Amino acid sequence: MSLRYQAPRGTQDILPEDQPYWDWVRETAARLATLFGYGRIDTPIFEPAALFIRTTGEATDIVQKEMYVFHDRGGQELALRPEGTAPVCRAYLEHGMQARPQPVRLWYIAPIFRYDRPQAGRYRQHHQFGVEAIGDGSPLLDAEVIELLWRLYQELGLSGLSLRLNSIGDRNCRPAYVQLLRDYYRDKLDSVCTDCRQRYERNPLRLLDCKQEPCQPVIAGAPPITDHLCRECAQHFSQLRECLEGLGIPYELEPRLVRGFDYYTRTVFEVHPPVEGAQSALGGGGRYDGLIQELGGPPTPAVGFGTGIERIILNLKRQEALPPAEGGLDAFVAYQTPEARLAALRLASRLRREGIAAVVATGDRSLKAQMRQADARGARYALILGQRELEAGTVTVRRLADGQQQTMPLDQAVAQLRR
RNA sequence: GUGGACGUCGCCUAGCGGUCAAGGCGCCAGGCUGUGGCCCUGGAGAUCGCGGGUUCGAAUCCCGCCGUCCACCCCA
Repeated sequence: MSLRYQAPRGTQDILPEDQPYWDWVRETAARLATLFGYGRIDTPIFEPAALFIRTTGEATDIVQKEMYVFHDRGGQELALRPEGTAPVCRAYLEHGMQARPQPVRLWYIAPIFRYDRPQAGRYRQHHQFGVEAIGDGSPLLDAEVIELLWRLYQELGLSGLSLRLNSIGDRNCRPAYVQLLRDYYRDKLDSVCTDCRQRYERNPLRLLDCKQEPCQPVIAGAPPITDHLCRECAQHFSQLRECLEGLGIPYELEPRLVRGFDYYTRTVFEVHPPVEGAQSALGGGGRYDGLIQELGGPPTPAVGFGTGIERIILNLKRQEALPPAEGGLDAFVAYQTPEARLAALRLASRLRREGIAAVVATGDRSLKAQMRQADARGARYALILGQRELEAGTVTVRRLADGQQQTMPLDQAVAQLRR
């Protein structure tokens, strides 16, 4: 098929038949966020590019090759939002939310843009549900957001998920660890992949995350970061683990887990579905105690997560989890003669005013064709207006499921459908 | 950004150098001139992703582009 226009690469139309999944995920997310005491926030689709460059990190892939950056007519450098946390933090400061009771708990569902190479479950425009709890450094909050994320997947019926957890330290202890890691790698650079040689220079923590075969023995021998946390970070981590155990949330320690944003401190986590793929993470997040300060605010600890709606739906479909059945069509109004056309239109209109989902047949087709349509549209009832009904002021109400039908006055028909 | 597979009516698929590109689903109509789901019959619907090349001749071979998918990179 050759079309003059098609949706841009990596974007998609969400058709009516998929909307029940979207509604289901969005409604569940909104309900849980509210249940956990979070308030909704919406931020602009674009922000100053510098906001993301500054917070996500100059050297990260997101900034280096995935951001949609453009200049507006006034010459401002803007970027389509490549992640959800920085804009929420910007809004926190812009609206003086330090003055609210801390922590401030916020959630969002928003489109996210990254210039990636598309694959199943990976898009250039995707949507994330995320929460941010800002203004409190307690490990209880880390546990809270993880519980919220975990609950979301549970309520949707996803099974076999694994929660992976790590701590990557903070500004006190991480630099020393990075130095240790560098020292360890220095004389092994010949035996690791070319990517890792670059990571060694640019982003040493990512060395631990390499999947190349030759690098595995080197990674296995590397010092785990959790052995080199400072006292405060180690305590935070162990308290978080106690919380998760107390909440009955199963997790796996993943000492190699690091994330692609520079702003994370201490806690990082990801949730993966049972079938592994290259881009399988359903959601992830962590603590970012330095981010607000980086944006010019006071030192303010915070923690949050983001989870991809498209990936959730992909996994719901893989696990054959069906969204709750939707309302559907109550009535299909058919008419037999052109004289009844207006009466049919008015009947459909009246039904809708009564809250009954109704459509009217169009095109003066044969009754047979109209009945076929009623069936194909999945209507519960076909309402038939013919010459006889028109003259008598009645309508024939046919229940499509079993073919039972009865001719009755209009008022009675409306009352019956209203049920 | 790197490597690979694939792209035929709305959907799924056959055809893989030589008549008007075939079938199934779906759609429309008829068989049943006031009635659906099953069945039967017919119809509409395809510049064979786009552009170029090779050839007497290309959906079929070659190249480029676009798109989808897979593995990297990275991430949701």
